[in-house]
Amino acid sequence: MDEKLAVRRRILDAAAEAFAREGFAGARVERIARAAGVNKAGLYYHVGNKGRLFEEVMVELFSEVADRLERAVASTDDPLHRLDALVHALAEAFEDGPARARIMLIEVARGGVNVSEKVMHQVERIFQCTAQAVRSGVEGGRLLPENPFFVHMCMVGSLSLFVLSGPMRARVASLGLGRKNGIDPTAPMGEMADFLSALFRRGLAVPQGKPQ
Amino acid sequence: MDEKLAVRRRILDAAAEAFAREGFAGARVERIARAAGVNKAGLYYHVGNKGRLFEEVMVELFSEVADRLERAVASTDDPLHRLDALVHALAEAFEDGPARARIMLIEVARGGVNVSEKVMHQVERIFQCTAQAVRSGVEGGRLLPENPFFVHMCMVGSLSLFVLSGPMRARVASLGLGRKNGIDPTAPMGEMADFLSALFRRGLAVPQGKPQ
Amino acid sequence: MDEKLAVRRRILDAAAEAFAREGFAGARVERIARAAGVNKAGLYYHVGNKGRLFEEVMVELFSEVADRLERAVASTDDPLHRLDALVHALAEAFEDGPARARIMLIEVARGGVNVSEKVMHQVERIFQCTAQAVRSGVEGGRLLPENPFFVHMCMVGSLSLFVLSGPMRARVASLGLGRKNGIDPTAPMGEMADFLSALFRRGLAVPQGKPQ
Amino acid sequence: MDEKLAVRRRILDAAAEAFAREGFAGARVERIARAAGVNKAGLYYHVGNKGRLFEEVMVELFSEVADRLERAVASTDDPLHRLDALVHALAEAFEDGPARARIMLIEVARGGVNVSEKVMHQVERIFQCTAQAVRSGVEGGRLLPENPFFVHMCMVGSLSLFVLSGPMRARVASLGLGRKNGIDPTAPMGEMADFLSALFRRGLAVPQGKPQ
DNA sequence: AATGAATGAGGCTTCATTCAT
DNA sequence: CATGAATGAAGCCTCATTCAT
Repeated sequence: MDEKLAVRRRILDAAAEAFAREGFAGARVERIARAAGVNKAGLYYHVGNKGRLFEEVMVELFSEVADRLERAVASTDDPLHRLDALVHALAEAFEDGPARARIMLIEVARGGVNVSEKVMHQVERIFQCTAQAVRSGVEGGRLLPENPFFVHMCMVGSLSLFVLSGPMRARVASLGLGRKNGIDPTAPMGEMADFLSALFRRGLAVPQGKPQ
Repeated sequence: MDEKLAVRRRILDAAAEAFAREGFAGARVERIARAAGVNKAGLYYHVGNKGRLFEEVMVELFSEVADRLERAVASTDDPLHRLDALVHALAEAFEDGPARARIMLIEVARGGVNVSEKVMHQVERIFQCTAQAVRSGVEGGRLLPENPFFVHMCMVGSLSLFVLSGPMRARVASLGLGRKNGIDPTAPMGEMADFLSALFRRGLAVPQGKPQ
Repeated sequence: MDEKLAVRRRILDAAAEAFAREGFAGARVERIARAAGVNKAGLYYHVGNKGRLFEEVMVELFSEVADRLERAVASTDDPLHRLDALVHALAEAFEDGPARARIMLIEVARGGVNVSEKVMHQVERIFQCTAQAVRSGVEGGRLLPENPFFVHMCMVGSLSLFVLSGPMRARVASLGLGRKNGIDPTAPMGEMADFLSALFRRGLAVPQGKPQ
Repeated sequence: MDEKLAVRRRILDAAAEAFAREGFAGARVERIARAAGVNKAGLYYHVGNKGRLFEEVMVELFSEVADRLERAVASTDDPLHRLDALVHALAEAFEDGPARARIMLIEVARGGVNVSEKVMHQVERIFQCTAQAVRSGVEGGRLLPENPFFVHMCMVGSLSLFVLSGPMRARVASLGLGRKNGIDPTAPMGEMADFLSALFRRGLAVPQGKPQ
């Protein structure tokens, strides 16, 4: 029965990969099954139909990200450190599984039409992390009173797009466009996170007037 | 022959809408045709196959965005004004046609596998706008020496995600989650752009030491 | 109105070519029209629908062949000369328009399902040529009493297959198989006709006992 | 698993029938499937696409004929007997499966454009049978030195056309044309083979000078 | 628990044909 | 006369899903 779980694991991983690469409609059940080392019918036995498979993947991905972000928020009390921790936690989450960013964005782009309430709650957990960091900072007079939702969009959007653009950047490089134009196709995720963190620090923090 | 162009126009618009909502694989040629008021065969007569249709849509969307951004860059010499103009131009482009952001992101998420070189050149034009604004600012000592690519990711990612999240925010609202959690599902695009512009101003500008 | 006939001519020629190469079902009205330098709708105006086009081509092809064979039969009274004349007349007909042999065979192969009575009468005229040559020879004691139908099958079948096999022989040659195996892909039609004529002379003629 | 082969068998048979009657382009996958007692999708499951189906049919047909002819050649050493055996073997092959002659001719008529190398090798095997019979006869002084290729064309062309013309002859009969004109629509294949065999014997053999 | 086989539904594309201009 | 445009019908193929073994 341990084996049973392992099979499920492999199926879900293969599905995440496929959905990320091809979207829901483009992904093929057969290919997912083969990639997981099972028969097509086996996939149905272990997980259910395509919709259910997608749902499971979504819940798992979003809740994993939510877990990581909640841990980041809990790691410190300082608002600026919190933002920094959030940014780097999200960056790591995406780096550990680029499929996460892809699927999340693809599904958001579709308007969340097929997203279950279960998934919506994970989405909310994620947002709450940013919201809490910002609110506590504002209340404590450390952060400018910006809309936490905008901060969230900025953080998630920037990092997601960075991950997503990986293959395209590689293509830019192979076309020889990058060098000429200053695009560095090999820029590591960590630097992007550092940039974003610095941007938040300089752009959201209340300027420290030196006590006269 | 004016009518001919109009038909093409309607087809391309319907296609953009469909691809944005469902992705390439999920979009249905039949539905696109009907939405454009043509027969399925008529669509093939006017545009060609699904791939070509997608390609046309992509080129158009990306080049329209590139045009707007280039105009924004050309509108001023001041680096900070330029960034502000860029952010708002992009926001307007997305507001005028939300499908733009969706399709762009979906395709980037797929790794740009199906993107032609023609489209890649538009992508590059878009990036060059940000790059030029940042570089000129850095060279003139007005902006901190940050990687223009990161700035670009931040700008495009933030605004794209904001647009994309529209329907999902509406859903959050209808589930009654928004109120409780501080998400404002009705936040207008303009405010998001203002936030981003301010973030860049505070976070990228070289602090002005008062001349002694 | 002379031009009108010329257009019809070009259409019928293009159609013959197309039907020969691709069969009735495989031929494309559009391609035929373009090859004839007309619009698709123009083809309909000049000839009618695909079935009618095919019919016209068939009647023309078969009646041309019938004309040639009847002239050959009329050219001499000697049975053996007649067979020789028939064989060479048919060979020339096929050489002048290889499409003839192809279409004839393809249609015969289809069982003549779509062949009109008009065409059937041409088929009969053709057969009558061989039949008359054989019958007169048999009656005059110059030919062995073989079934004229078999002679006809032999003549038409041999020459048709020879013409048809042209492209395939070329392919055999390009695969380097011919040389090795004694197939001469460049054998001219005339030699095939000579062979057949000789075969008939030796195989059908009543042996001439030398007058004592 | 025996059933699996049986299904394949039925599909290939139905396909041979259809391709023979309507050519490659004219044959309908749906009809083939139904004739074989399978679903359209089932056909794809068992064989693959239309092209592959055609290829399989071709290889099978040609190789079966090649097998029969090789057996005929091996059955005797006498050149004239060999030719006789070849003619009758081919006649039987065509009689057992009239589709064979039809498909072979239709494909040859198309110029063998779609014929794979695999099929070409079967074609060559077939030709080699005639070639060997003729060559051995010529070398042994029993046959006149005629081009084996011409003999081959004559044998295959005659018998093929005879088979093909079956339905058309039936039509001639039903139109009442046959009686009047001496066409015997009911002539059996065997007689045609006998005729051809006799023609070869009289027309190709070296005349036996009486031993002095 | 696993799998080969089967299939209804539907997707993309092409084609012959017509019609208005 | 000529032609660009339109379209219903049909063809090929794929896919998610189920079932018997």
